[in-house]
Order: sequence, then C-alpha cells, then structure tokens
Amino acid sequence: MERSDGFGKFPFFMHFPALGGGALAPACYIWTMSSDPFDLSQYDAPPFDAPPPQRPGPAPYLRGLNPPQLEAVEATEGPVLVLAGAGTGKTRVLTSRIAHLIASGKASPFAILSVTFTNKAAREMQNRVGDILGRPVEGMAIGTFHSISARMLRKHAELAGLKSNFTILDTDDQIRLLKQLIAAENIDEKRWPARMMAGLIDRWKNKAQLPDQIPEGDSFAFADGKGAKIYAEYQARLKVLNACDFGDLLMHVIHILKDHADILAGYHRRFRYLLVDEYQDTNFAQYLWLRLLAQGHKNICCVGDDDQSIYSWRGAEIGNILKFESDFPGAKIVRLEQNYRSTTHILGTAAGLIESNAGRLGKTLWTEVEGGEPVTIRGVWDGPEEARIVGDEIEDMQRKDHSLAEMAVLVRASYQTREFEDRFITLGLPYRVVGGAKFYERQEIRDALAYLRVIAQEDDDLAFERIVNLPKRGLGDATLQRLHILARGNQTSLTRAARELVEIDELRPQARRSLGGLIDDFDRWRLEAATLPHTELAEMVLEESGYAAMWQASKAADAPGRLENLAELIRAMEGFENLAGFLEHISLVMDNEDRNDATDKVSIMTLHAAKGLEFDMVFLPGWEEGVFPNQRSLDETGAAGLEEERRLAYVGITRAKKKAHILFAANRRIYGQWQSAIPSRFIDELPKEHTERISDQGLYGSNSWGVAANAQDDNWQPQSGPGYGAGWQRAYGGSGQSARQQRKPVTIEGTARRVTARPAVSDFAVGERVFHDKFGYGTVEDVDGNKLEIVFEKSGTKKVLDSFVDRA
DNA sequence: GGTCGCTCCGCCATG
DNA sequence: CGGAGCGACC
Repeated sequence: MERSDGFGKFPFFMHFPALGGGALAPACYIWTMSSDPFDLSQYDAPPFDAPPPQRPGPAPYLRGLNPPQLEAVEATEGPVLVLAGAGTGKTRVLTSRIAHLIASGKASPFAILSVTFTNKAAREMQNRVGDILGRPVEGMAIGTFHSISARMLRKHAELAGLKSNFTILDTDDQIRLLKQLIAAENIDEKRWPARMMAGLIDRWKNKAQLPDQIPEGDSFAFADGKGAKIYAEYQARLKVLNACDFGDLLMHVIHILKDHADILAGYHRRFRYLLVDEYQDTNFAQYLWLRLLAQGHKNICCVGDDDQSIYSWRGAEIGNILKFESDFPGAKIVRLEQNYRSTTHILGTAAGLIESNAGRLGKTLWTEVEGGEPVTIRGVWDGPEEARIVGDEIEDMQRKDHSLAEMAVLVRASYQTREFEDRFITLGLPYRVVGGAKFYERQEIRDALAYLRVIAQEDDDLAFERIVNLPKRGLGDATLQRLHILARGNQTSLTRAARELVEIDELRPQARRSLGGLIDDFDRWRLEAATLPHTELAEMVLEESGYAAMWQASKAADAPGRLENLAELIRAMEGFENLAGFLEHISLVMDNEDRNDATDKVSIMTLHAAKGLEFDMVFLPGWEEGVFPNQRSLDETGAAGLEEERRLAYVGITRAKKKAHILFAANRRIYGQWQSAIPSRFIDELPKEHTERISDQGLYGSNSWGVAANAQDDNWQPQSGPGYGAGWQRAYGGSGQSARQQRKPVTIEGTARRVTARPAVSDFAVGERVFHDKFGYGTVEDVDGNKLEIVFEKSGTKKVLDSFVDRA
C-alpha cells in the first residue's frame, strides 16, 4: 500500500500541542474509568479476608436507617422485594445491604452479584460501598444485565457457537447487516425496513425466543411471514461474523444456563447473594436470567417502584414486580414510603398526578420536610421562548449562588434538547447533555474503531466493510460485490473471503494488489497487537493505514477537529488495560461522561435518562399534547401508553428536591413546520393546592387555558411579559373538547410572511373550494397530510401546503 | 469510481 | 429543518 513519503516521521497526534485538550473540539468526552473486570474464571471463592470483628452494638452503616430500611438491609436470607418509592433511599438500602453482607462476614464481594440499570449506577454503588467499608470493594460482580452477561458469555462463548473474542454489534451494525439479508431475500426494503426487522428481533430476544421458537403468526409481522426466516439467517450470519447483538448477550446466557446444569451449578456456588435495582423495568429475558441464577439459594433482593416503570416499550414487564411473591414463595415485602428528597409540594404534585393511573400497588409517600415552593406551571408562546425563560431562570439562580450542577432540564424526547442547547450557547451557560450525541458516534471515531475492531476480530464484517476503501484504495463496489458473493457462498466472513480472492485472478490486478496489501497490513497489525501497547498500536494503525493522512490532506473545515478527536480517542484508550477491554467498554457503556470534567454545568437529558437522579431544581418543558404524552405512545399502546407517559411525568417531577418548573408552549415547530399545541392533559391533573400557574400578561387574557375545567382564575399570577395578540385565546378558547377537536390554527404575527400554523393532518376535504393568494380560486383534489393538491381555475393543478390557502 | 445535489423521511424512550 | 441515501454527472 502506498503512503506519502516520510509520513511516519510525523505522527498525526504530534500536530496537536495539547493532546486532545485543544480548543477545537466542541465537546470533550473522555473515558477515564478502567474496566474493572470482575473475574469469572472460578466458581469457588478464594479465602475471604474477613473484616475485623465488629464492636458490640449496631454497625455504623446501620445507624440512621429508618425501620423499613433496616429491615430490608438485615433480611439477607431468602427472597426480598423492596417497594421503594421515589426518593425513599433505595440506593442507600442497596449499598448498606452489600456493606452489611461483607462486614458481617456473610459473604465476600466475590459471592455477590449486583445488577444495576446503568453502568454509572454500578460505579457509584461500588464507590459508596467502598466508602462505607473504608476500603475499595474488589471482585464483586456488578454492572448492567448486559455487561455482566457479556462477561459470562465470553467465558462460555463456544456453547453459543461463538469465540470468546466475539464482537458486540451496536444498533447501526445490526441494521446494516439486516439490510443485506433483506436485500438478498428480494424483499422491498422500502416496504419492510431493516429498522422494523431489528425491532422485531429485539422484541423476540427480550422474550428469549430463538428463531425456531417464533410462533407462526408473529413471523407475519415482517414481509408476509418471512420474519422468522430473516431472524434465523441473521443469527446464522452473526455466528459466521463471530458477533452478537445486545439481545444475544442475555439470550445466549439464558440458554447456556438452561442447557448446562454444571455451569448453572457453578454460578449458584459462586453467587450466594443477588441484588437487583430497578426491578420494575426488567423484561422477560432478564427475569428468566435472574430466576435461573437465584434458583439455588434464593437469596435475591429486588428493589423497584411500579410507579416508575417506564420501559415497557423495550419489553419491561411491570408484571415481574407484581408477581414477585408467586415467583419466590415466602418472599418478604418491604415498603419504603418515607421520602427524603422532595418538599411536600413536589410530592403532592407527583402523587396527585399518578393517582390517575389504575392498577398500582399503591404507596403513600410522606416527608418530614414541610413547605417549600409550589410547583410552577407556565405557558409560553413558543419553543424558543420556553428555552429563553428556562435560561433566564437558571442564570438568576446562578446569581443567587446556586450550583448549575443542581439544575436539570428534563425533556420527553432527545430532539427537544436542541432548543435548550442553542439558547444556553447563546447565553454562554455551561451545560452537558447526558446520554446525548456520543463521541464514538462521530464518523472519524467510528472509522478508527472499525480498524481496531477488525484487528481484534477479523470476522467483523461490519467493521471491515466500513474501512475497506477508507481511505480510498480503489476497492469499490465491484470488488465488494465479489467479496460478498464469495463470503455468502462459502458461509464465511469478508476478510476470509478476501484472503481467497487475492489468491486467484478474479479481480483486476490493481484491486487485487490493493486488497492483498490491506490484508497484509491487518496481519501485521495483529502481530504487533500481541506485544505493542494498544494505544501505540492505534497510533500505528491510523498512520500506516493512511487514515490520519486522509484527514490531514483534507481541506474540509472540520478536518483539524476530527484529527483532534482521533488523538482524543487514543488518550481515552489509555484508561484501559487492553484493546479488547476498551472495545467492550465502547459497545456496552453508553454513559461517556467526562469524569475529569468538574466544571459546574446544567444537565440536559431525557426523562428516561434522569431515572435515579435528583436535582435541587428541575425544569420540565414541552408539556403539550402529542409531545408529552407522546402521540406515538398513545397511538400504539393506547391507555397503557398513556399510563406509562404519566409514570414518566411522575419520574420527572420526583427528580426535584426543592423546585420544579413545568412549561408548555402554544406553538411548536415540528419537522420545521409551525404547529399550534395545546397543554398536556397532565397539567389538568396536577393538584391546584401544590401548584401555581403563571401567565404572561396579555397572553391568556383572564381565562385559564381553556382545557382547565378544574383550573380557576384565582390560581393565576399574571406576570409582566411580552404582550402577544389574541391568537392564544383563539387557540385555547374552547373548553371541554377532546384534544383533537381543540386543535385550531393560530396566526403567528411578526414573521416575514403571514403564516398560519396548522396540525400535520389537514382539515380540508376533497372537493372543498379554496382561495390562494397567488393562484386564486380552486378546488381541493387530493389531501396528503398537510399537503393539498388543488386544481386552480386559472393556474392549473398545484401542490400546496394547506397553511397557504383559505376556505373560499 | 467519486462527488455533488436532490429527495425523502423522521421525532419516543435504551443497553 | 437536517441527515441519509440515491441518482446523475464528471
């Protein structure tokens, strides 16, 4: 492979004075945590360095627990279900319980298996237990279902038809692979998108169903009954690629434990105590996984809150928590109801809301902390206005010496973060988007990772395809086609097919030479990988492959930033023991917070991501019908969907310790189109005695929002603000009507042109006579969403947006 | 084989 | 509106 002369003397990372710390990178994500590999190589505990005997009296970590908490901590033997309301100290119970198991000598860390919902929670829990015990906890198996399963699967990979260095594919890879299979089946990808198939496979795996266990009918969810077949082909292909997806991690482990009694017995010997956080969000596969592992000793402690179950869309079964007692006979149930987090107003608001849900286990949260401020509910004109108000309020609090880290904006959907980012950037307000745009989702990072993936696991086709012609090596579609044909025919991977292809005269000499060179490069890098530290290997690969040179030669404005990101990637690798550990972290640990960054920042995140967190002040914007509750949730799962949305709102409110702000806007831009919006039905459900409703003067008139059958004028506190026209009143003038009926157009003044905002579905009908400023009079011929096909009397047939015509 | 520009579609939440 | 993906053209 040709390379520019002497390039090797100037490693790309040397061009950056401060490695990875320059001003160009827009955001700085660093992984600093080394993967803390709990060892699964043995089932029997090594001699336990037992803690010094306790002095008489209650251990220090038990002091300060309330009676139910203490009960949950001390009931170490047998099944225990802790129903822990929001803010009732469940994390404290879990950490104290682990500390108690260790300090009392009942178990060494080695014998404890602790499942958390996020890796971040795992990390924190581990640290907190260490703090309690006064020394770091080592050897405890702690992590998410997925990360623990990955460890187990690496140990028994061959039983799932894999090698222990298997690749974990992300959703992107999964979809690319499915696209190929769908195309090979001659299925129209437009009608049956790979995304949809990926969703189905995910759902099946959440139920631990193998391809041959898919009921006939379920298979018809895709391409007229080809669903199960594609699933089977997908699984077969994964085996050839020595790869698995997220769902496989659990499913393979479940089937291994089911089919191999000796292995299961081994884990029973080892894991004497199981702890599970966020039990209400476990799905059927996770339930099976737990049941298998808990079968032996039955020392399982699950903590959860049915009111905070927000993951049914990915298969979580609230039923798991409801039937715990029958699954584990003799289970002890402990309820934690004393809230230590929030004020009475916040708790009261949340409780009033969740009351509308049916089928709850029922808890009554109470607190000793009286008073505080009522929850503020505020209607604003539009999205930008909402972001402005939130930004101003945050700045105001900041001036009053409140830490930004104690404030958070919690949105329903991730696209909503943008409006706030824009505003905060304008204000120069430091923020972080938790779980937002991922560093490793950037093009250049994914490319670099692809090289490393192929080195670590040569059958990783998805990675190989990504970089086979990057930088350009003259290996285009034609060559790739041949590789694919050969690989499919031989049931092998692209790399292996390539090895064969370069031996014969199938390819043009140039392509053959180029492909041969690439194969040789990879072989050489693999050889180096055995001895070279992985960071140096990465540098070597980026230089020798010409990938770094490609960006150096690029005149694109963002090329320097990309090079800097590559340097950042290498720096990130330093925190890991080896390449495999790093790659596993990338695929499993989604939270990529820069833990070296102690800057005080506001958090912006989705409500889902906020689960388990708490902040002094919480902003909950976008409380509008269709946004929250989310329209698709209502459409797809109806009443159950609404209840889940309500639980999500409950989660949002209960994140607040001192103050919650709820906001909604009269106008929203969706897909770049202005639409009028009406306040969320949840707003009506919030108890009046715990909330205050603020209206900008002139915006609402003397009326409430029209939807508020139970909202009264005396509950309003008009504030001075920009005066708006009567549009609002027109929009919210009606009352007692359903959400859909209430959608009426709002006229937005002040834009360059007079624009009428309308819902996405036009309320014009075929045959209606209309008038258009430019085209004159005409008749509606066809309605497609908000697009109308109109035959104009003078101008002929035109496609126009309904917003631009009026009824004649 | 590579690049530019147009069209189409999505924005529900995740490991 | 913004990104992905595809087709036309160099």
